[in-house]
Amino acid sequence: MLTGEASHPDIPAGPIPMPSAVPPQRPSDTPRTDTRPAEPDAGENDAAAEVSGSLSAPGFFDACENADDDSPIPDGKPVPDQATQGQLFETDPPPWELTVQEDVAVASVVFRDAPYGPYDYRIPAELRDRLHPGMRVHVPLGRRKRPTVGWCIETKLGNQTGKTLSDVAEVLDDAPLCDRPLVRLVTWMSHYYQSPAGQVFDALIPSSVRASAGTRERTYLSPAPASADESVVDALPAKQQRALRLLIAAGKPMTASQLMVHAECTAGPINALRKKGLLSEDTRREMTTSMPTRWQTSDGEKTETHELTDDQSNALGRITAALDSAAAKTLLLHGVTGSGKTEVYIRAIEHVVKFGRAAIVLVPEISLTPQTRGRFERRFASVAVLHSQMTPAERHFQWQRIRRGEVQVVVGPRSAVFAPLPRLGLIILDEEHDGSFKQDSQPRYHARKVAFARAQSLQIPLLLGSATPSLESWYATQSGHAELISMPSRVGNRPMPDVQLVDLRIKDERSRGGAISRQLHLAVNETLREKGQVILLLNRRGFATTIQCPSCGHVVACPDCEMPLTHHRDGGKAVCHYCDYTIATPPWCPECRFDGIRYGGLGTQKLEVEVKKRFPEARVARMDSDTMRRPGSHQKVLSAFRSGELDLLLGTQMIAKGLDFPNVLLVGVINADAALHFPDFRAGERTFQLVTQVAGRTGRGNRGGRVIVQTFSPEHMAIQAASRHDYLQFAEAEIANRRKFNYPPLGSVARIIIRGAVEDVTEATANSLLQRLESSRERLGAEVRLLGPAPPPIAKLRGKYRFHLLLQSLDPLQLGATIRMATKTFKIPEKDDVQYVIDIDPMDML
DNA sequence: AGCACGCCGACT
DNA sequence: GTCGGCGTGCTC
Repeated sequence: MLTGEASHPDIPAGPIPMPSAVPPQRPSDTPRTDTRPAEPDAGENDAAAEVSGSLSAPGFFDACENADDDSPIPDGKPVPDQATQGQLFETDPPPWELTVQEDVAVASVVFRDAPYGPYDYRIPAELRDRLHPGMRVHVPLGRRKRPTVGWCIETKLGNQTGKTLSDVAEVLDDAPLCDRPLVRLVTWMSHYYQSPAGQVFDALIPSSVRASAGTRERTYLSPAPASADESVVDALPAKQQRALRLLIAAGKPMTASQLMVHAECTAGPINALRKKGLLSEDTRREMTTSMPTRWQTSDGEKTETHELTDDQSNALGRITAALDSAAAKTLLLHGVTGSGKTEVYIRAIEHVVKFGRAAIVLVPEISLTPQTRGRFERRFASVAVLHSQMTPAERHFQWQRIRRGEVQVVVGPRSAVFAPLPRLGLIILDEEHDGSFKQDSQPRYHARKVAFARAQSLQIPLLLGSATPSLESWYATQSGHAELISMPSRVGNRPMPDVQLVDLRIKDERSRGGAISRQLHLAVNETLREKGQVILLLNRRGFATTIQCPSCGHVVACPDCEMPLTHHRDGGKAVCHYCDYTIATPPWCPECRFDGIRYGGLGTQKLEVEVKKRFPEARVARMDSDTMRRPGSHQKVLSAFRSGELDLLLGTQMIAKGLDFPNVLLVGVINADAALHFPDFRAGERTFQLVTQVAGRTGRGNRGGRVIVQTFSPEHMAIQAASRHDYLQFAEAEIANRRKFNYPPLGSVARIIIRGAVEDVTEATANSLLQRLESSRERLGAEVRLLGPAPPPIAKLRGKYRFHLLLQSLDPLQLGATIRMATKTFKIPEKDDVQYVIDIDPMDML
């Protein structure tokens, strides 16, 4: 049994149990000989759901079912093969009613903008061989027959619409930009995330690829047949004759400019030859620049082969077993910080590469450092690292390499999950709990869930790795949908660092006025004396959080977002952290004109000042999104810290991730509660992850390490568990918490954000959407809880009022179906100027 | 009757 | 999104 939407295992991503996996599909290009897994026919798939209405999209998955190979539509009469045969059953008219239309070649096309399709178009005979799913086409659309770019998602035989179809006007690509499994992934994402398929394509295919960045049309000249006639050539003027003879002698096509150089002539003679029909022209699209050879092998140089620890070889054994079984297994590698997960990934990929397959490694955006790159580039001959600072041409070039199958390993952020590797054998998500795997613009996908769907559809393993797994992944191991692999000890059997909690509620600890407690102060001094390095984490940027008048209590806030402005010391600016509204910090209170306005709260800038005053001899650097604006500055600070030019690094959570510096003997968390008191059911999880991750930055060398965590709630479960490095205790307690309200991973959540310029119009729209959701729920008999509309924590953003609706259900299918039905015909009058966004499996509720 | 406006639904 | 059809209601 497979992929019944309803019966499918729950797995990772988002809070929601994996709903409908993409039906298993044999990668068309792999040498695997197994029979294709039973086709998930829609009937069986959705049977259960259909009883109570269309809980899932009937026929959604069969959209791409028929043609398994990439062969173009056969000419002549349709062969009644399994595919067409299957479709003749029941739903289709009996054979004797079929018209001649049956053998018309048809393309299903989707669009980026409304109407989204899919619509069917006739494929003219001359395009039949050229058009395949995954290509773009020009088709006429609307009453005006406006030429519109669309994506072909399917080619098939037979016009099922009963209407006369328009013709595909033009095929825009020479080769598909997506192979079939990827096209299926697009349709699945479109369905699951409720985003138009055309927009999902745009997320999949980099714009640089769509625009052919870094390529240029080049016209090549070669001798035309007419030039074989010697007498004609002899009769030519000298320059033309020389040019033509040169070209004939060269035996290969040349561009006009090349020929000009060789023949030492100007464009004149060549154009004359052209006009006389003695040259034939051939236009090709080519890369303009040959890319630097940076990515290429480090020439098989030293491959550091570490001896594996017992944990590591055990883990590797289980991963290779999964790889060999050629099944779509999900594995969760739970390894404490410093347990050597990366080495396990590399060995697993080596295993994959041995069989001529390739792997994708997804990493959080922040960890795409030269170190990460280097590690993979040193061990594999052909690695493509996708990072955000690539130029469009570079990106396009790498994409083409990947698609041609020239790459063994793709390392990149969440969008790398779409890397078009033709022989994908393994997908790895490192730091799988990381929030950057969720895209916060449309389509709002989670790379973990997409990776799961892709792995399922290709029948390959998915490896998730983390020291602090998301509860989604953890729960999947508990419910049998994923296999848990533990690596409980650090490489070299180094102990986990000692974590000490400092209760900030006790006055003595607070060391009046400052952010650094007495204990932390002493520890820093001691560490510096021992020539160790210190990391201080403060999860908030800016100099002060609020600008408050001590006389009247007025807080300077953003006129657009109503959020308190943050004072930034450099330039005396006050900035809104939500919409970037910036003013000069007012010298007196704008409300009561009191002349002694105060900067309350605490930010990294203020902490920096305090640190420099307390430890004047220490060399200090601050790392946050303010100081790290320029590309490369991040790297610069880190390498200075690594080489020992710095003693103390302070910053926001960007210093909590993945850094491995053996000389860090002390980590201080200035305020562990910052993330704890957030209106979000994941607040505890985030706090646990943050504290655990930052604690893992120490104790990586021989000299041990210690962690001091300052908090106002030392008894909180998340902080307690983090202080004991006890993931299990945390996970079990947190699962129990979430079970009370069926929060993810036990149930599913979706969120609809409604925003508009006029508050009551926006709220009214939200309410009418709520009504639609209620009636859809009723019609479907769906068990879905509806909450709101309510103003979210950020109630006003960029000058627009916001409301949100929350939907909760144990069954992600019912949730999706309810939203789908409610929004299908929900139109907001343009004059209202209200928009809404659907966020399936939201990661935050801001 | 003649037309401006706005709403609705189709668009393959 | 963009268009046409069509109903409403106002004006000549």
